[in-house]
Amino acid sequence: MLRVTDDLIDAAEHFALTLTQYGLQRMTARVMAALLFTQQDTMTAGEIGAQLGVSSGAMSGALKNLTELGMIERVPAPGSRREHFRFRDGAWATLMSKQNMALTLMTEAADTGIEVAGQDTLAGRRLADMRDFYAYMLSEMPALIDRWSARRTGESGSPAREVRGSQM
Amino acid sequence: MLRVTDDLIDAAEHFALTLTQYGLQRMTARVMAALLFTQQDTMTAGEIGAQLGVSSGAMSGALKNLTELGMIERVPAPGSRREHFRFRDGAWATLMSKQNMALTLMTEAADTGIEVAGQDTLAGRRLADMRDFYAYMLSEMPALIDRWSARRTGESGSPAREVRGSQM
DNA sequence: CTGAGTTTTCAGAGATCTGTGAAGACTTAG
DNA sequence: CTAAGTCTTCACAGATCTCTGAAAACTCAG
Repeated sequence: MLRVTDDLIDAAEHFALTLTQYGLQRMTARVMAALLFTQQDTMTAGEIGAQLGVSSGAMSGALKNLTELGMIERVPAPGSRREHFRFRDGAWATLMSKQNMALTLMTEAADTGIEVAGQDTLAGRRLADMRDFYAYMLSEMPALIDRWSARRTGESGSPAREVRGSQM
Repeated sequence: MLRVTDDLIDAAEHFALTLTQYGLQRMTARVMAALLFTQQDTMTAGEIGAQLGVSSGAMSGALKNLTELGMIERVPAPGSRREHFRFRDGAWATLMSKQNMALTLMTEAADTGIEVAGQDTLAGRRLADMRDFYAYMLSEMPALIDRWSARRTGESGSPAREVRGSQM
């Protein structure tokens, strides 16, 4: 029954493929999936590269991306020159927060349009609709995510790993 | 001061460029922006194509996309063989709802992973975190959007255009 | 029913994106 | 301080995506 590992890798690759269709780059998605589905706490760039069968150059870029996105973190490796990476606690909430920046951009784009078009024109009203919607989402989303974070750290469920600060 | 139109087109193109960075295809984004920023109620495929300087083939694909997405709609053109398109009322809420399908996919992917990995393993716990987060978002988002729709149709603000049914 | 006007489809050219592999930079054990 | 191990950068090749242009299909006005 050691095939469990292979099945997991398959599931990870399948998941990565799905993510790809939602805008994430292929390599970034695959690396993220690998770190999400692994049974180890951390993985080195070499391990991931070997598992995915890709070059070190590709790894470097993907790991940088994911780190900047706040999805993974570098873990100091004692007595080893290799860098260890692991999925960050609270990564999903962080990701969702990042995506909220899109809401800001949409709101700003609408405002710009209204200025140019004039408030009381066809385009102006259409853009005002857009602005109102995104302003609403922008005002509600952070609270929604905060409620999640609060509930999560609040419940004394399975403290599998201590919750590290700096959620955002 | 007829340059207003040109400025609007510039603003539209700039907005389209932004959308592109968030996963939308270039042509689709440009067409959507054109219909969003126009001072007319509707535009024909020909008008959009001329404004953007692209072929009819490209238009066809983009318009099909946007229609399926629920962002725009075909408007029956009386006494003309040309199809007229316009931005749909409530398009933004519809778009956001569509994006929620991604939440479902994430939840399902996590469930699959947990099954394969086993609940009480490192990967299993990591995936359970993911599943819980997306299940939470999935349970809250529809209500959030509904609240918006209710508020919007409820307020007797500027009934610029009658609200057409079939929001989703 | 006919045919002009319009939309859709599709093969191929061109543009864009992505990963490789090797060179150089960096880091730290010894 | 040195050198072996590891990471990062980058030019280029291959893969992929996107738009064009023309041909086919469709749709109505007459």
